[in-house]
Amino acid sequence: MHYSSFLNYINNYIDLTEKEIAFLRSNTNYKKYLKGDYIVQQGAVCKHTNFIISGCTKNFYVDQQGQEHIVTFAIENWWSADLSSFITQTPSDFNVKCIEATEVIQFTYQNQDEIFQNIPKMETLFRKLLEKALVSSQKRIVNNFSLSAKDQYLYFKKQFSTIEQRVPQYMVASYLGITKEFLSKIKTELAKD
Amino acid sequence: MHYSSFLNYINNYIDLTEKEIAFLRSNTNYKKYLKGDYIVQQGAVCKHTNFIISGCTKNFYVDQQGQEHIVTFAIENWWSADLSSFITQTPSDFNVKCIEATEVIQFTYQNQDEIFQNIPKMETLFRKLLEKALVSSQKRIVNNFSLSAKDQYLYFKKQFSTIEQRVPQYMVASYLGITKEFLSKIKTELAKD
DNA sequence: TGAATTTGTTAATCTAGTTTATTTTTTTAT
DNA sequence: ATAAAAAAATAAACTAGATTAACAAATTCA
Repeated sequence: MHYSSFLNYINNYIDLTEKEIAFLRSNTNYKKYLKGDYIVQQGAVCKHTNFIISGCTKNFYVDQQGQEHIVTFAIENWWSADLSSFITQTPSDFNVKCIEATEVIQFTYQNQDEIFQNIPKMETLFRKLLEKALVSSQKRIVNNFSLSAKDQYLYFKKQFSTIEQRVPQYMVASYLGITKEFLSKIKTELAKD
Repeated sequence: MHYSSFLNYINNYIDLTEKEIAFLRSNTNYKKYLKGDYIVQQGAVCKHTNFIISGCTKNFYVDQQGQEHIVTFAIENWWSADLSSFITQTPSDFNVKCIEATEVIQFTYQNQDEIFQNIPKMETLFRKLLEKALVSSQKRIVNNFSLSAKDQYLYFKKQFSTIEQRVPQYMVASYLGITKEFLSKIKTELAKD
């Protein structure tokens, strides 16, 4: 039952045989985290890539001044990991923490290797996911350059309205790279119109 | 002869048979651009992914105020394309322009499909390249948030000293997301130490 | 070789967003 | 229900970086 949303998701992109599904199951596992749990901690190796069945995570970085910078959020049907640490299997610069209780299907680097070797369609799927992720990451860089903080907030709201409703405002500010005070100011300004 | 650096590059990651090399050749082609030529133009579909044999390109975006924002540079042994337009085969929001005369090995979306189907190792290679590209794109977002303009410049210098020496300073400023005047100020400050 | 164009510098003024500090509101746990 | 903790709002002082404008150097090319 845990696997249904995971398999549904994959089914949107590729067709798997019963045998392939069984193989996928045997090379992944289900895990439940509580609110506040760390899935990855700065300084530790990111052991798993996680597909979120339910819940919400933030991927963030604590700088030398002790300030938290949120790089990405992830919710149901998204992937969550510290890619850099996962692909190199070296200590991570980032944390992945559960903002809500979160259920995931997860696999290790070895699992991933096995999966890609036995089900090449899965590697194609991941290649395409990575393409999309890179495009949206570049889009974010561009927005950072050419949009005012207000317009970046509006863009975020439009694109991730579900997330905005689920996470505290100061985390949205952190994601946007502005202070919570300034986001508050932007919101009161916007409310006037 | 045009192909040697391209094949060398690929050889660093995977082993190809003679047959596979022949297949790769027949599904790619060599092209030479002059300084100032556009490889991709905003509003047109990005037809090719390009491997740079020699030269230097910039991938940039012109915003509504007419200001140019450089997203990436690319030099020898790097890939250059507008990924977003290439993978969707829809009009591009970006330009790719040659800063120097530039020689490339290029392939179309169809070519890529054929290559991945016939040489799965190539898809693995690209999956790994995309992983790395995504990591450095995320790193750039983090730097943007947590580093001052001065420190971002120093990071760029350290990471891409070859590029810094080859492109005009105002393009470095555009890449960093600051004005050329401010970069000039940063440089005179740094020169004092 | 020298005029035109491109690139880089300097300095004054301005502004988007930060910092710091205080207060109010909302959420959580008992 | 209520005390404690977390989140959000407000506002004044401040700063990193933008804008504007004028000038200086360096390239390009006839």
